[in-house]
Amino acid sequence: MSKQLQQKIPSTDQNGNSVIQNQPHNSALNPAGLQQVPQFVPVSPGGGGKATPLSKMKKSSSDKNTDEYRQRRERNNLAVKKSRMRSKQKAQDTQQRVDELKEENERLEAKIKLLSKELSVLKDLFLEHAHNLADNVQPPASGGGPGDLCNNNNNSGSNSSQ
Amino acid sequence: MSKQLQQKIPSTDQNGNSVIQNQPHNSALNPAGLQQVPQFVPVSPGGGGKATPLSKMKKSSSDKNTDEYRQRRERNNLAVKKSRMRSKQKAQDTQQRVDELKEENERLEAKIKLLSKELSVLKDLFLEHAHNLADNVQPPASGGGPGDLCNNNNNSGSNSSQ
DNA sequence: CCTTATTGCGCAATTG
DNA sequence: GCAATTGCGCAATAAG
Repeated sequence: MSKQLQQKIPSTDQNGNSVIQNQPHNSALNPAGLQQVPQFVPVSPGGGGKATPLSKMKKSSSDKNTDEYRQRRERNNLAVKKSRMRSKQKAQDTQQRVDELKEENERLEAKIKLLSKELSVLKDLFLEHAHNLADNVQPPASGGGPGDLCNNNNNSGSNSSQ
Repeated sequence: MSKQLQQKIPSTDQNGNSVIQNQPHNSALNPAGLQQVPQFVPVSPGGGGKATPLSKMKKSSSDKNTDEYRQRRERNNLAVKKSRMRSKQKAQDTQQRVDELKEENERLEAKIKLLSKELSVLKDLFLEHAHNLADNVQPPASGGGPGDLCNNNNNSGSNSSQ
């Protein structure tokens, strides 16, 4: 997202040069009657050209207080406001997402715990059954797989560790 | 943290009143030779001496271009920068957290899948074994709990769904 | 009461 | 050329 070589520029000067803002556009301004600067604008030196004189100089030097200028400013201010609103909203959404994910995480962990427990119970039953068989009957060389089953605890034993 | 009742205030006016900034402190300013305002300060309001009229008027109304003022501004600017930096960092961290949580979520889900599969396998084996027993020997009214076991599938059957 | 931290806002430069 | 971003400073307020 953009670079930020603004600092690099030595002309770090965009201070309160605006000086004024007047203009009929705005509404409630200067509640305390602040001192306004008497627009010191070199009234159209060139010839009153307004927007982009094809080959003339810059549009007179009326960079300020021009209707054009004010309009652009206002538009930009609006855009800025919009952008900031979005940015803020995005941050908020992200935070919310974190919360949601945390919640889901807890749910998942709970489920894992449950499954692990179930597995453990089942295995115990297996063992118990095997013992019962050994006590009551003689193992007829069962080519089953109980031995494999007992080793089937991949990670159910080391629960909640990872 | 804080509220934001700034909008509520009708005096939505903190426009470019700064007008100037001069002061020897700063370096490159006014590249285009802007008009400076001759501090037009309402010298000492009507009746009320406010800040330190007792001893002397000191800076009294010299709100601008005062050394004091500039210093405070600079300090605030610094604070603002710091605050914004922090804010940005926090947002970044939050985003990172989202990523981490997402990753962990995936891990957990994978684990759930695995456990579910294991459970399923074990249960199948159980069933198979039970069938074998039924086929080869007559059930001697074993006071076990196999019946309960077969119904033990709480949610392992609905695997990978949630 | 003073200092720092936050926040909204406008400006200007840059980016897309 | 215009809207969107971004860095920055200012002023009002909140927080300490």
